[in-house]
Amino acid sequence: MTPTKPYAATDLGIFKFVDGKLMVYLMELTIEAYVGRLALPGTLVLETEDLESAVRRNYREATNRSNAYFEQVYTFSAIERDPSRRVISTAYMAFPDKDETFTPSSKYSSGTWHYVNDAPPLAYDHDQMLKMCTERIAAKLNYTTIALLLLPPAFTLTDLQNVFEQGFGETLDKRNFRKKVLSMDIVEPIGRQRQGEQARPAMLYKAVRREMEMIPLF
Amino acid sequence: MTPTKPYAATDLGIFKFVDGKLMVYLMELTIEAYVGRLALPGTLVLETEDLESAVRRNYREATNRSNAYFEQVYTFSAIERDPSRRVISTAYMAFPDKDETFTPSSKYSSGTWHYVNDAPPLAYDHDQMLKMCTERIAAKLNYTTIALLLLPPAFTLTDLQNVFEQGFGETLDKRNFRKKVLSMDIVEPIGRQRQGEQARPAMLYKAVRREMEMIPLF
DNA sequence: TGACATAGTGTATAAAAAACACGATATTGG
DNA sequence: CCAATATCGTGTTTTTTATACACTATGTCA
Repeated sequence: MTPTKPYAATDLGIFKFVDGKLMVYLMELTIEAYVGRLALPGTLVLETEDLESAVRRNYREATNRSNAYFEQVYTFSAIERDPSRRVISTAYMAFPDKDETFTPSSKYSSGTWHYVNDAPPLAYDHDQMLKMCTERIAAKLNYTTIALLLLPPAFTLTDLQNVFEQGFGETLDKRNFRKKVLSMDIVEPIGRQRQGEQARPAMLYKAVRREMEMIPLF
Repeated sequence: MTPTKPYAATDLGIFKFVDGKLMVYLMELTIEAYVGRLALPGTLVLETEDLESAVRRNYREATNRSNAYFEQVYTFSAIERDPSRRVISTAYMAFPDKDETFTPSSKYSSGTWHYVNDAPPLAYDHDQMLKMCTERIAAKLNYTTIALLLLPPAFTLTDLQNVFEQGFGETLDKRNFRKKVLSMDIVEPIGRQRQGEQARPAMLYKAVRREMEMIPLF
């Protein structure tokens, strides 16, 4: 009947959408029990930090970048989730605000982007965390502008349609999709076309407001 | 730069819908710093428990009941949220599965139902927690059957309409509302009428499945 | 038994979603 | 350089869904 004083931790799913598929940034672990295994970047919470501060620090350490959209997802507390000690970890997800290469700090041996659908099994309970994040993303496609955060600052309407088709697991009609999106004032053309494709280049768009808005889309 | 080992805690918003308004079950605190103040029932997490176990134990201790629908809402981690020590607390919400009177155990001096809209300021950061819960409830009205969990096992269609009208802050057309709800197979009449009203008694209904389903309602 | 309060019911109109196909414009390779 | 190829970009019709709207029924209470 004694209260526990667990370590408090956070783990972070960093996501982007590339080539019609969702990607997540994973770290290779160096600690003994899990050497070589992949995991979400995570860190213990310091005495001087609240969770969100720890998440932002973790993001900086893992990516050498500082700006992103962050959202708390779920707190995982299974007693044996870390075999070596009691840790309660709150999972967050992050969507980078620019499309830049990440250069993780020395704390991490390496970070690499993986397609969510063919990532190997992760360490700890991070498979559960990853699943929770992707379900949250899929749910939010329906009533927020989260899709715009998954894409780089300049994207085509086909890119955007791919996010929804992938998230919903079904194809959408191109004309109906564009009609709806363009009528909502959430994107605007930036007057340039995507270069280097193997066919007619598409017009590039940007998000009118690069934040998460509550707007029913589907 | 030292990791913190905070106490882990949970706080629980227990909700029901009565007389067209949302109610929450609040405890009167006896500890020195907050004597006489109201708060959500909460408890520290024990060494042998995960969060959900602690929440369920907390529910039993606060209400002397054991069954409810539980859902994790958000984890609160501000450094000074408990002035006496570092505590990170995960807020859950609960919807009792029956309409029974609560009889809190001796751990709590007393628990009482309050209309959310005229509850006094709560202890700790529980006002924030309460707000987060009510926002979550309002959001979930749109795409889940959460409304059915807020009502007792037998309810009238007018009761159900009141939940939505209150949650959305707007009135709905009675005929359109009933048309929609009845076409969705989420409620069925139980063949009895509500007694003791001051006008024509309404037919009582029950939820077809008393769980949270993902069905777009509005 | 009449006044009152809430229950319960259908149709017509408006809005939104879905179905549907082809010409335009770039790249690439022979 | 021109033909083949790949993706881009665009409107209208039909179907479905949502909205607007008012009166009769049935109980309670004085």
